[in-house]
Amino acid sequence: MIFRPIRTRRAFEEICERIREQLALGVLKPGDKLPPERELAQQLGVSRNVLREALRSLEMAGILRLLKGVKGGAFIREGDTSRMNEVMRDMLSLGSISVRELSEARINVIDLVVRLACVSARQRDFEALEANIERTDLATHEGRLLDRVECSREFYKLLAESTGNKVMAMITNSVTEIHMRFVYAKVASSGAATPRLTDKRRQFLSALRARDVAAATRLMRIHLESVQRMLELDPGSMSLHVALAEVQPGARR
Amino acid sequence: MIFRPIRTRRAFEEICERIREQLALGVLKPGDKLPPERELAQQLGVSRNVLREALRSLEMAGILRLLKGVKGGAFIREGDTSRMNEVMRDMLSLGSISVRELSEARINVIDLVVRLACVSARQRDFEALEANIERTDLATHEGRLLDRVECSREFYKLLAESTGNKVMAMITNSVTEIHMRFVYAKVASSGAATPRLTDKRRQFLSALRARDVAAATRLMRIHLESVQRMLELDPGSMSLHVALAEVQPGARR
DNA sequence: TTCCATTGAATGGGTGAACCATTTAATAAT
DNA sequence: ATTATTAAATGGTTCACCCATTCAATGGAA
Repeated sequence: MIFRPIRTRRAFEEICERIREQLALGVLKPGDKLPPERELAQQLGVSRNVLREALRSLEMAGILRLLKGVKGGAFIREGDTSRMNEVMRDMLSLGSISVRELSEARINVIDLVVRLACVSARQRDFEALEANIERTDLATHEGRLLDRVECSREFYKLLAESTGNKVMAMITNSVTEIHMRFVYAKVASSGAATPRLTDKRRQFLSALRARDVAAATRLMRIHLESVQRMLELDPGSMSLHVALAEVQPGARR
Repeated sequence: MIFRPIRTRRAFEEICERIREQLALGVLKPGDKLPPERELAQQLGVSRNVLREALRSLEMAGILRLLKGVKGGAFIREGDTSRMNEVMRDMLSLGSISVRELSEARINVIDLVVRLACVSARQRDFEALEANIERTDLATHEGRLLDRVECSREFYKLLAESTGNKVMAMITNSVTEIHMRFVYAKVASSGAATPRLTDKRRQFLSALRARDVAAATRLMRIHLESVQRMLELDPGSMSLHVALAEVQPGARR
C-alpha cells in the first residue's frame, strides 16, 4: 500500500487553482478583469497578502497582467507562448536537461518542422523568410554580427510559424531560444560567423518553395550540424552559465 | 523610432531574477537552501511579504520547494519537467492554441519519437514497455477502463523516455498529457475503448525491437489517427472545458 | 540506562491596518 | 477651449503580530 504524501493545501494554491478552473471552464477569458484585490480578498475570505501571492504566481505564469492606477487591476492576458522558453531555461539551469539533449532535440524538431513546412507553408511565409534573409544579408555586409544572430533566431521562428501550427511553433521556439544564447555568446566572444549563411538560407528556401522535402531537410540538417560543430569547437563558450547569464538583446531588463 | 514600454521594476521581479541568476551561474544548485524568509528579506532590504511573493512565484515555477518547521525553509528543487505540461494546458485554456493544433503536433512529435526510439531504445526500455502492455492487458480484462487510459499515458511516457533524450520526453509528455484528458473524458462518459489495443501495442513493440522504423512509424500513425477519429466522432466530449476541468487520477488535489 | 512525553525554538503560513505610487477622470482655473 | 489641479481607485510595500508545523533538546518514568 502506497500513501502519496499529502501536501498541506495552502490558501494561495487554492486560489490559483480556482482561477485556472474558471479559465478552463471558459468563465474567464483573455481581456476579462478580476475584481480589485481588496474586494476579491474579501470574497475569497483571505487576507489581501495571500491573495496577492496567488495573483503574483499567476502573473509569473503569464496568465494575468496587473496594472496600476484607477482603471487598473488584474486582467487575463492573451496566452504567452514564450512561457515554454522559460521552462526550458529553468530545466537547463537546474540541470534536469543537458545542452547535448537540447541540441539533439532541436535538430530533430527542426527536421520535423521542415517536413511540415514543406507541406503547409504559404506564399506569405515564403515572403517573410525571404525578407528575413534580406535583413540577414544587410547585417552581414554591415558587420553587425549580433544582429545577424538575432536574424537567425527570427528565421527559425518564421520557419516554425510556416507550419501553421502554433504548438509546433512554441516547441520549436523553446528549443531554439536557448540554443541562440549559445550562438550569441560564441559570436560575441570570438567574432565567428557562419560563412555563406545567406547563400545556404536561399538554397534552403528554394527547396522549401519547391516543396522538396528531401532537399530541404538535407540542407537544413547539414547546416544545423555545421553550426553545432562550430559551437563544440570551443567548449569554453559553450559554458552553460555563460550562455544562460548572458544578457540578450530584447531581453526585458 | 520605437520605444518599448518600460515596465516598472517591481521588487519581487528583481528578487525572482536574482535567484534565477544565481541558478544560471551555478551558485545555487538543487538541494541548496535559501536563508529563512525573515533573514533573506532583511538582506534584500524588502518586507517579508514581498519576499514571499517572489518565493511563491518561484515555487509555482517549480524551482523552489518550501517546507515548514525548524529545519524547513526554501530549497532549490530538482527540475520538474512536468511544468511544460502546465504551460501547454494554460495556452489551451487561454485559447492561444487549439485542440486541433495540439493533436496534429502530437501525432507528428510521436512520429519523431518513434524514429528516435527505433535507434536509441535499449533492452530495459523494451522491458518497461512490455510490462506496461501487461498492465494494460490486465486492466482491459478486469474492465478497469480508466486505468487503461492511465496505462496509455504511461506507455507514451515510456516510449518518449526510450529516446534517451529528456527534452524530447518533456515535449512529448506535454502534448500527450492534455490529449489523455480528452481520452479520459471520452472513456469516462461513453465507456468506449480502443479495440485490440494491446495487440496493436505488441505489434508496435515488435517493430520497435526489430528497429524497423518504417513499420513502427506506420503502426503508430495508424493507431494515433484511429484514436483521433474516435475522439472526433463525438464533439461533445471533445469540449475543451470538459476535458480541462476533468479531475484526473493522480492529479494533485 | 532507556524510552517516551513534554517543551521550546525555528520556520513557513496567514492576518490586518496602514501608507506609498501611479493612473485616470472629474473639476477648477486661466 | 485649454490647461492645471485635485481626488479617487488601484496595485505596491511595509510593519507588527499571531498561528501551525516540525524537530531537537529536555526531562521524567520504567
